[in-house]
Amino acid sequence: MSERAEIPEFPAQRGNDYRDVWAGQIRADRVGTDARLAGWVNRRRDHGGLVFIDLRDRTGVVQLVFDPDDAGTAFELGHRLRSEDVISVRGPVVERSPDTVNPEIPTGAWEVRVSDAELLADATTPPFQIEGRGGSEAGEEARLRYRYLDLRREQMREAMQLRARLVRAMREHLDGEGFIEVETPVLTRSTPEGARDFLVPSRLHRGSFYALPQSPQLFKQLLMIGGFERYYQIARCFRDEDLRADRQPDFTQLDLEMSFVEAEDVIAANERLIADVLAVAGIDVGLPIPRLAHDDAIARFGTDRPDIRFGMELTDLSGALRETGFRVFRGTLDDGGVVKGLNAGRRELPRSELDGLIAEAQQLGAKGLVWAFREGDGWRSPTAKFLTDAELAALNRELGAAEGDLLLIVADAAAVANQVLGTLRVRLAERWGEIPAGAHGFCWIVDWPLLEWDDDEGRWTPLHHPFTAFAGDLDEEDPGNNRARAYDLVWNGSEIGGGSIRISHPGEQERVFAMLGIGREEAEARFGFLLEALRYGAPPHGGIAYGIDRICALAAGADSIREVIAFPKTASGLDPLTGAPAPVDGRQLRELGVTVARPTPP
RNA sequence: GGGGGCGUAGCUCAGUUGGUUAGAGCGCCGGCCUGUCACGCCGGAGGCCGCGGGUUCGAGUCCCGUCGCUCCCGCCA
Repeated sequence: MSERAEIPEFPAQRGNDYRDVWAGQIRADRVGTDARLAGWVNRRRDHGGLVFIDLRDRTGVVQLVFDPDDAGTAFELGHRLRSEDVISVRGPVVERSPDTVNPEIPTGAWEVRVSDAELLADATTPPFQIEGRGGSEAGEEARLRYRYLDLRREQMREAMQLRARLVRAMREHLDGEGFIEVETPVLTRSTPEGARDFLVPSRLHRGSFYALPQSPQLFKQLLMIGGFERYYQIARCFRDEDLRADRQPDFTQLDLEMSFVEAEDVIAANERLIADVLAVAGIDVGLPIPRLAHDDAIARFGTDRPDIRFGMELTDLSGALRETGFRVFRGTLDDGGVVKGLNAGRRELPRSELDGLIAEAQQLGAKGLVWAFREGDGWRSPTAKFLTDAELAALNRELGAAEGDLLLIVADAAAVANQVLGTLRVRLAERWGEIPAGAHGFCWIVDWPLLEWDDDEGRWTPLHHPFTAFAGDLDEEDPGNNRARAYDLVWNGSEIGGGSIRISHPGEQERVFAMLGIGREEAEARFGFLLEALRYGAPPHGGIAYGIDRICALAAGADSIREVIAFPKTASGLDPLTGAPAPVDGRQLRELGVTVARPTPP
């Protein structure tokens, strides 16, 4: 990675006997000087009469030579050193003879001939190897149990340094555009709506609870009412929901908000921001970032976070099948469902893999999956016999099928058909290596519906949050007809940010609450402070919140945000290092006035 | 809550149809070695095959349960 070549400019230490130069700083200009270095034993190569030690510190690795002629009594220490021992050494930096240069590492043309060495701490053998490139890696559990050792690995060091650089770039960019960094409370009020809250019992007010913020949403709106005009925060957020590769119960947002802006202003400001920030990771965000209307994204890619690095778009086949007699399609269409298809390109797949695709589709909620290969004007498919020649020809035409192309078709409720084909589209592209290496696909998703019908709850719920401003006049007769002034930023199929213009008039906010089934009284009880604040003159405002963990993971090319979080939790929400969460003793609970129903021991 | 994958030496893994004493690489320990850099050579230690139960003459292997890690669905305004 790029860090390997980065020579630290800052001094290693001042007035200190442990070290006066970083390992990664050793270059030609140091030759002839006496260097003091400190760090960990990365690897030792003991030749009996001569010992080589690779010394590792945060900046890299440099070779130490323990030669009895130079090292004197320290030579014995060189023999005894083991992996991960902590040492401080002193000695002249010398140029290596040409035949002993190691071109693999930045410091490979030089070495330090040790004259003095001190063992600062000896290390027990680590449970997994820390040095070494490539090869096999320890399992997740071992890495997290000994995260402090895992963090010593080059990959983690570079990931965390990249993260620090990205966050610094965020601050620098926003500072330069007049944003004020403000911290909002971590102990705040529960406003259930959306994710589950983490609750913190109050000792001073028994029976009452703080909640950890799911986002600083309400506070940043209050900051706009407070006249700050442009605010940002690197904000820790908490959501008590199940984990995923890209979801942790505590995670970090770049949260920002602006006053006297329209959606266009926020989008423009954020395009500058994201381009500036990702430039430090060597990623070129082509501006302007293309925009996709929400409904088009769903129709073409089956998802509101499309990966636009490759084609394989979805096609609605309902029209071509309007008159079909095929029972499966007929029934779906009569029930108000859709038939959608995907041309996966020319592929020869054995029956077993096609069965695997069907199983995948069913796992995702589809009743089934039709597969077919175009053959002449018709299909090679078990389903072909149920369709007329005219229908087969029409489907081939709609799907742009060439001879031998694999066609996948789902007939189901629109939401199911889109999700299944949208997911298969990505999985197949990944499996077949159809995603161009090094490509980056950014897009804004705009023109969101304001509300969606939640069947389980039996009411309308916001797609973003209930403070999102609507476009035009509010349609209270047909809630699903309203559009939100919202925008999400999607990168390679991941949602990395989402925001909107907010409601800035109390009356409008109350009308939206009413549509959500939140009565005047309830609204007053839960969000009264916001409604009240809005009456004191709120500027038109809007903003966005980014998932910093996701941005860093994508920038680092990592599969999981755990790779860019120093101390993450496992998929079950545990921290194998500290053992959190853990029971607390009875005295603590009594002080808090909390009783806990413990599982009865067997 | 549901589905898939995995669990064998410190680490990463192999282990055939259920069949003798469970293997490899790396690491670790000891010895030799003055130019290596994934040093080399010689020798050695190291196993509750996640845990519990069952089937069987016999289980790392088959069955049931359970725990852990992981990916996905639900959930995540």
